[in-house]
Amino acid sequence: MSISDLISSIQLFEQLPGDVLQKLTQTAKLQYFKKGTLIFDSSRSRKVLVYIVTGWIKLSRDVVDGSEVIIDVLSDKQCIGENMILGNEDQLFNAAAISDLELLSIPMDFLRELVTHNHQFSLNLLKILSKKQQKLSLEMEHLSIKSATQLIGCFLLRLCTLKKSENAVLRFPYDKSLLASRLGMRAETFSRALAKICKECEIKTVDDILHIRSIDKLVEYVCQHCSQTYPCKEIMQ
Amino acid sequence: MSISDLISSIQLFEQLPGDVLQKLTQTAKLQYFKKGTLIFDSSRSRKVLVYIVTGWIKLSRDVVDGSEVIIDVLSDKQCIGENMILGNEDQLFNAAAISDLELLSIPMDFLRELVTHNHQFSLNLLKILSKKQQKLSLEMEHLSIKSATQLIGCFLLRLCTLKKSENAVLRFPYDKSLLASRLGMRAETFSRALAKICKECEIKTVDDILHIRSIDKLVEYVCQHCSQTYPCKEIMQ
DNA sequence: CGGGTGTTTGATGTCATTCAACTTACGTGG
DNA sequence: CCACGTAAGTTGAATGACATCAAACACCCG
Repeated sequence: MSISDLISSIQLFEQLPGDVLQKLTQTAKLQYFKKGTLIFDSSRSRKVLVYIVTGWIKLSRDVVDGSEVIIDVLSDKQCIGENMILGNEDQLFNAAAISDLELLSIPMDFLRELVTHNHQFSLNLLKILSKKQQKLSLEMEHLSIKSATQLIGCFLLRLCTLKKSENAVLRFPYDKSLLASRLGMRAETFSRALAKICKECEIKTVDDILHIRSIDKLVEYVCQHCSQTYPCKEIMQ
Repeated sequence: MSISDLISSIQLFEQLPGDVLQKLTQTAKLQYFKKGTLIFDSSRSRKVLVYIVTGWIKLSRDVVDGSEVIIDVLSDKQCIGENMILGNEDQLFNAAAISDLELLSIPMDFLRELVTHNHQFSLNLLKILSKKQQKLSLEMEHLSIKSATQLIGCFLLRLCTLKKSENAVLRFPYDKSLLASRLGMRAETFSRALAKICKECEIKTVDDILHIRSIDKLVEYVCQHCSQTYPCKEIMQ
């Protein structure tokens, strides 16, 4: 797929005039990263917007005490840094490849310029930011009312709707330990909680492959403690 | 203060042309609510944007199991519902007055129309959404790495920077029990955690008045487990 | 004065973290 | 090809944090 094709397929750039798309195509760079490499650290997080073509990226922030917090884990067709285009000065973050990765990198300066002059682009951006905010807000709710076991179940449910797999066979898209931090818990807690939900909801696991027999049981176990009802209308991802 | 003056003082409407401001003035309604009354429920949360002139509002969502989650507690000069203007379909919420309240209510339809035609307005909205997202993202981080005691301390610190009170005497702006839910904990936990942080950081309390002797101690206790450093550059509020 | 609400306190239970030991899988170098 | 080291994952026991349930208290307002 050419850069030009990629650019036109990105939601953020929908309905933009041809000359803008062309300039974007010229400015964007296709890049490749090996699993485990750093894409950028916080000092550069304001400089580029990244669009993931294929692969997985983890976003994290450094904590004063020396540890790190996982903010998000993203994959195909998602953008990183939209909220850096306007207004965001402080909230920096690191991005690292957790799988082999193909991405499009677009200088933030160009987009800052674009948003002030192109109304359509600002509308696209607004739509995406609104959606992200929804997602964040729901995740916060989850953190405060769901147990570790339910958080994992909720993740599995979203994985189901994402893959739309009928038979409900799926696999963890990345390391369990990373998923644990993503969900705000320790790896040990994750391990135990996963075992628990598997037992309670008729799920079989072999390594990182999951066999969900009854989505209903999972929904019943997970979605009681939530303001949304399954399936969560693609709010996630 | 007249509606016209209010409208021009709102950040969301900065630098808008005179005729737009005038239409806004005609469309907006000044309303008053008594403490404890419902401003709108989730079915109406997509219909109006609310600007708080004076008072406190709590936003909440209903949970499937019958309980409610507090999403946010807001006061003077803040808007509610910006992310309903574009894109947000599902994530509804209730708003209730937790103090006597004076607010400006603006029909969402008007703003949806405005954002598609007025570029400046879309830029204003973008700035505000970016900031809100920052705030949310930071709060999520807090929920996953801070203890109940630290969450309270963090709230107190933000209260300090907000009031800019030199002597560090301040009072809880609303009920402790509400603040507890806002921070995602039980009232009992809040009470114990507050006692703990007071003991550890030389804070005296009389009813809802707080005497903070040493901000430094508080910062040391709270801000180790955070990606931001004090003072958090007005990210909060 | 009496009843409601908000707050505190105590006893107890549940859940998650911590620390440690151990297994498994994978890759490297001898 | 095997020995070894490393990292991820699991498991157990002990600790700590928060929730829960129950009771008591303070305060305000009718």
